[in-house]
Amino acid sequence: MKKNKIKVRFAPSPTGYLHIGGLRTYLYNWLFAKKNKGEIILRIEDTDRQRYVEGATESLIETLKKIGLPWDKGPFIQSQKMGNYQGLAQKLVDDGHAYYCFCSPDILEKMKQKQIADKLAPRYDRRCRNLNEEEISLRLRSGQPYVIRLKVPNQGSIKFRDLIRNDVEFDLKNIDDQILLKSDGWPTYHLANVVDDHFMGITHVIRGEEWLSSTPKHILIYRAFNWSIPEFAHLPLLLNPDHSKLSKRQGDVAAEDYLAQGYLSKTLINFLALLGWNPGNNQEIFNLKQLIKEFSLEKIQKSGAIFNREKLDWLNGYYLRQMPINKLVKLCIPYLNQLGFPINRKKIKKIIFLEQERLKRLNQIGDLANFFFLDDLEYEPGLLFWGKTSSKETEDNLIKIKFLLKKIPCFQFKAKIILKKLNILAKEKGTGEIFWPLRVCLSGQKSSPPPEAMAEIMGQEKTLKRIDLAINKIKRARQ
RNA sequence: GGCCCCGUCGUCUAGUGGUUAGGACACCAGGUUUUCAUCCUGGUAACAGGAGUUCGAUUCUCCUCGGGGCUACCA
Repeated sequence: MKKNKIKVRFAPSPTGYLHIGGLRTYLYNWLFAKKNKGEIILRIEDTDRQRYVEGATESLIETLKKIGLPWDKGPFIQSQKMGNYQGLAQKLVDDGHAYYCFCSPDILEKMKQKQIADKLAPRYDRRCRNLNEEEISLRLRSGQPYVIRLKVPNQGSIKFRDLIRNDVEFDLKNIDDQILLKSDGWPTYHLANVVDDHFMGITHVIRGEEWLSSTPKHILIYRAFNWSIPEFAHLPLLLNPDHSKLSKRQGDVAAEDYLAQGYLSKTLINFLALLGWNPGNNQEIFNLKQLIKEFSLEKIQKSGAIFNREKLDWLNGYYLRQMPINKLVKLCIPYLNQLGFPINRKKIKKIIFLEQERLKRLNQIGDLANFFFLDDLEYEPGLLFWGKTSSKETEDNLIKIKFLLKKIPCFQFKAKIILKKLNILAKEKGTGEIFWPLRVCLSGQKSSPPPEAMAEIMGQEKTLKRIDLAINKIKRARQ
């Protein structure tokens, strides 16, 4: 028996950005396709014309491209008349699987409110299901707006096998007569999705768990058309720290925001892959090739996963530390540019080399390294005192340091030599007493790269100037 | 409310009818270091609860509880 080629799709609707959970769904689809030498299709589901957002489709595609997992076909855009949704809906009516419904949104809303008040499950009462031919054609001719609804059987159940959850069963008596075609002539998700999946030959529908309860409706539609039913795999949801569905209100959900903050796409891929899936061993760091090799739907988790920012930061920091310095410099420069700092490539490279081990996100580079570029530093004079060292002693030490550094010939003002000189002084005065105040007066921060390294990059003149500044600060504070 | 899904450290998770219940992030401590960071070592920390099956359940079954999703002419 020849096995059909596996085909999956990612079918987001354009809301204005690529949801990070959507990105994970895409990743899992992508990995599954690659693992099985199949094909992944990108399809944009934009049948909701009321919510249409200008440019959303483009930005979605743009972000997906930046992530760097290329799809094989598409993007196909539903609004660009892909399927003959109206014709197919009509066919369903003709075959007795669907029917015209003339109930206005107003009537529907009242129905719902009454049901809720009566503590009943809100559901369409199917009053249009048994309209006779005559009445239907009369209403149609008079131009009354209508929708087409799926005729859900009154009894029985739908049972299907989910690749992640195994057998799932729904009683048909709990399923509403789903609208397939809206009164504006556009299909709902349910119709468009099934139709497109069928005509594209999708073999595996891998999507978020929020679709699990509409799957019976979809199966009913496949059956009504007498189409073969694809495999389903419903992914666990991504959650906020408070366990609710990951939402915009609680932090970033837009993939492009993560990219803009300086998370690498390899970080995002690695991190998202492990959020709901794992290879069954202790490996945490994965490149794409390894992910493709290891991935399987069976190892996907059933329960939702909280999106853990700390671990994401750690992973990104890890990748940043692994990165060749020239590449890191290239990535950091736009962030430095943004702050208006002058770009001297050679100097920048030295700075970034020093800060590499501290960097967790590219957009932190400004905060970490701004003292190299600023003219004046703001800090409390008290920060200059090491341990219990007094103000006077600190001042004396700084004067000694200055004297020492001043004597170094300009061309020898290198970290190695500076360190050697400082160590002589440190032996006499104590390491903390020497290195600490120098660090503070150069960086203005309590944590920073080693002072001698900073001094080399800043140059002798600026270094001496900053020491002077610190001495003055101490004096002023004492008065 | 109804239907469906889920339930191992704070978080992401591994795991088995008998384990000292493992790893990672975070946290704490120690080491390296002039600070921070990196790196190394160690530590705190979990099987939601109750029945049943069993010689033995974290593991299998049921119930309870808890969390989540769906319940739109949104996807």
